[in-house]
Amino acid sequence: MNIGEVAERSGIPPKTIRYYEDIGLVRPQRSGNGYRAFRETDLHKLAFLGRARALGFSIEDCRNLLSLYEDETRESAQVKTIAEEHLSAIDDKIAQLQEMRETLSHLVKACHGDHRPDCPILKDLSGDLKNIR
Amino acid sequence: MNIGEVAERSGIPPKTIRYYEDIGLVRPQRSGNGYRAFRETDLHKLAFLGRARALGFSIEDCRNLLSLYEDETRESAQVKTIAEEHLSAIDDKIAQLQEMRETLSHLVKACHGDHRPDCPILKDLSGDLKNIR
DNA sequence: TATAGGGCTTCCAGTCACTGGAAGCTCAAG
DNA sequence: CTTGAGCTTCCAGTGACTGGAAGCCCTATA
Repeated sequence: MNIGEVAERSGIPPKTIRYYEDIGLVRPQRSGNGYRAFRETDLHKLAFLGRARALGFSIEDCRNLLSLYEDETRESAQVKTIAEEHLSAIDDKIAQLQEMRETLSHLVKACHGDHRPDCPILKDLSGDLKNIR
Repeated sequence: MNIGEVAERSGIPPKTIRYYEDIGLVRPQRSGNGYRAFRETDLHKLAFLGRARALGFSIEDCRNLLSLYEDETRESAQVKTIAEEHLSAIDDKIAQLQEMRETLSHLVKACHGDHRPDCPILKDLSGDLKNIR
C-alpha cells in the first residue's frame, strides 16, 4: 500500500503518517522506487494511533500503549495506569475550563452588547472588583 | 519599575513580559542602562493581560481586548462578540473532553488492572468492536 | 513519444505561547 | 574589588502537526 491509500483507510493524513514515521511510531518498508510500502500491520497500528489520539492520549502515551499492545507479557495494570492518569488529566482540564466558562458567562450576560462603551467584561479584566458577583 | 518588580506585582514571569514586548503587547520605556522601565500603566496592562489569559483568551484576542479597552469610542458589542466567541469555543472544548472522558472512564472501569495481559482498553484501541457498550 | 497530471519524496518553516539556557552587562552591598 | 543578583539579547526547544517548495515517479492520453 502507498501512503495515500493508508491515509484514506486509517483516516490519518499523509503528512501525519510521515511525521509518525519520523518519530518512530511506524516503520513502513520501502519499495524500489523509494515510496513507503505499508503492510496491513502498519495500517492497523496507524488506526490504533488514530483512536488513541482521538481519546486525547499524548504521543508518548501512544508510544507506550502501542508497545504494551505488542507485548504479550504485559500486565493490564500498566495499561490501566496510563489510562487513569490521562483520565485524571482530562478531569483537571474540564474543571479548569468550566471555571473559565463560569466567570466568562457571567460577564457576557452582564454586558449590554450595544453601541455604548460601558462594558463589565473590560471592567473585570482591568481589575475593577466592584463588579458582577 | 524594573521587570522583576513588575513580574512580581502582575504575576507574569519576566520571560513572558519580554515576550509580550516582543509581540507588541506592551511597550515599556528604557532607562539609561538599557533596562526596561515600566510605568504604572504598563503594570496595569500586564495585569489585564494576565486576567484575560487566565480566562483562556488567545493572545490575539488579548490584543483586541486591550485596544478596545483603550478605545474610548468602543462599543460594548465588540467586546461581547469576542467574549461570546471565546465562550462558545470553550463550550466546544468541554464537550469534546467530556466525550473523551465518557469513553475513557468506561474503558478504565472495564479493565481489571492486574497482572494478566487481557485488556479491554487495548482491545478497544485496536479496533475490536465487540467490547464495552 | 511527448506531455500532463497526480502521487510520491525530502526538507524547511510556521503554528501557539511561552520557557530554558548561554553569554555578557549593570548595580548594590560588603 | 569582588560577589551575586538582576538585567540584557539571542537561540533553541516544546507538542503535534501542517503548509509549501522543489523535484522524482507513474500512468494515460494525444
